[in-house]
Amino acid sequence: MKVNFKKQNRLKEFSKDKSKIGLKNSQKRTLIIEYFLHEDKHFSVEELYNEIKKISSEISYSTVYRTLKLLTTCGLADECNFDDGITRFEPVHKAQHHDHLICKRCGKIIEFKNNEIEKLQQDVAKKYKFSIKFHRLALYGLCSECKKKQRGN
Amino acid sequence: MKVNFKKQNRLKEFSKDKSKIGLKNSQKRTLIIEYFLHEDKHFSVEELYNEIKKISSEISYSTVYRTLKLLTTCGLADECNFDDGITRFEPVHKAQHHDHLICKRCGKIIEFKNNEIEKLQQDVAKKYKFSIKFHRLALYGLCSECKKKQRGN
DNA sequence: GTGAAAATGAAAGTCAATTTCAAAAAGCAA
DNA sequence: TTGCTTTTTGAAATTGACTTTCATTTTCAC
Ligand SMILES: [Mn+2]
Ligand SMILES: [Mn+2]
Ligand SMILES: [Zn+2]
Ligand SMILES: [Zn+2]
Repeated sequence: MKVNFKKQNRLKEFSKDKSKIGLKNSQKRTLIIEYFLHEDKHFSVEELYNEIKKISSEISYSTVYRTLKLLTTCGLADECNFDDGITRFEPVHKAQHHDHLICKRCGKIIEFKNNEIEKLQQDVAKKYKFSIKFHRLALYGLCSECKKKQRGN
Repeated sequence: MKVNFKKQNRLKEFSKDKSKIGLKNSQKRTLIIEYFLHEDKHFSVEELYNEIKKISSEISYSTVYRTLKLLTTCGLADECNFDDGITRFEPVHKAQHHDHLICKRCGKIIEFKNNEIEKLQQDVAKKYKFSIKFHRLALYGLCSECKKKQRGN
């Protein structure tokens, strides 16, 4: 595998994390983390496991699972739910919080950030004297490509 | 159980539904539907099952489950996911679509509708040439009452 | 190297959701 | 009402994603 070394700083960040107290440097975990951060996609455990198996047949589902959970604990990954019963993980990149458009036909995931929406959410919260800790906004439908294909049917 | 007969029109609506072709009029299903529509809450199968058991010990979890799924198919109920791994069902009432504030401490669910947010979602979709079929917006945090209690700790 | 502690993999366990299937209920027609 | 067919029901089994267990392997400080 080719590792994007621009992402290596993320690993260093991980190494410095307080959660790392008591952790050892395992080759397998490092490989999983590098691959995950480099690909920068929305991976289910299964998907990441299958991709990594291609480049290294020596890694188990359990290890991939535990590594993704660990990254989540350390704040380097986020769990996503897209209403299909599968938990996906995405790297937390510097480009902060964002929400998602999910194509129900091809599965494509588009990220977006809309500050006006975020602001209006706060207005809603204020109205109900509610403190928002986090939120989930997902827009489901058809991406542009799938719309074209649909018309062709 | 006291049935709110103002809601009976909903049942008639159900009876007319095309999906009802081939369905028989079962007393148990009717009881479940009446209770569900009358209470107008966000029920998990387990919760609805437990409440109905109190008034009629003769109904099984399976039947409650199947009835809620049937209502969903008929468009009289919606499934909700509030990030706790439990599917909840809510009646689809005339007061159309809405989104939710969910208190992570006491579980309270507040419904809200914000047309500006809905509008901005369409703007986002347009930007990506995406057709939104439906969306989910959930704001998680602390309700006003729980905020007070938290300070008291 | 040696030993303690952490990581790993395979298998087992968990739990909500879903399906199976034999028995009961509904409903139609004689 | 009775007989017959279809739908509904309940208990139990199954599914599937996720999570934990535990014996073995790896890491790493000494
Ligand atoms: Mn994302
Ligand atoms: Mn609601
Ligand atoms: Zn698509
Ligand atoms: Zn609360």
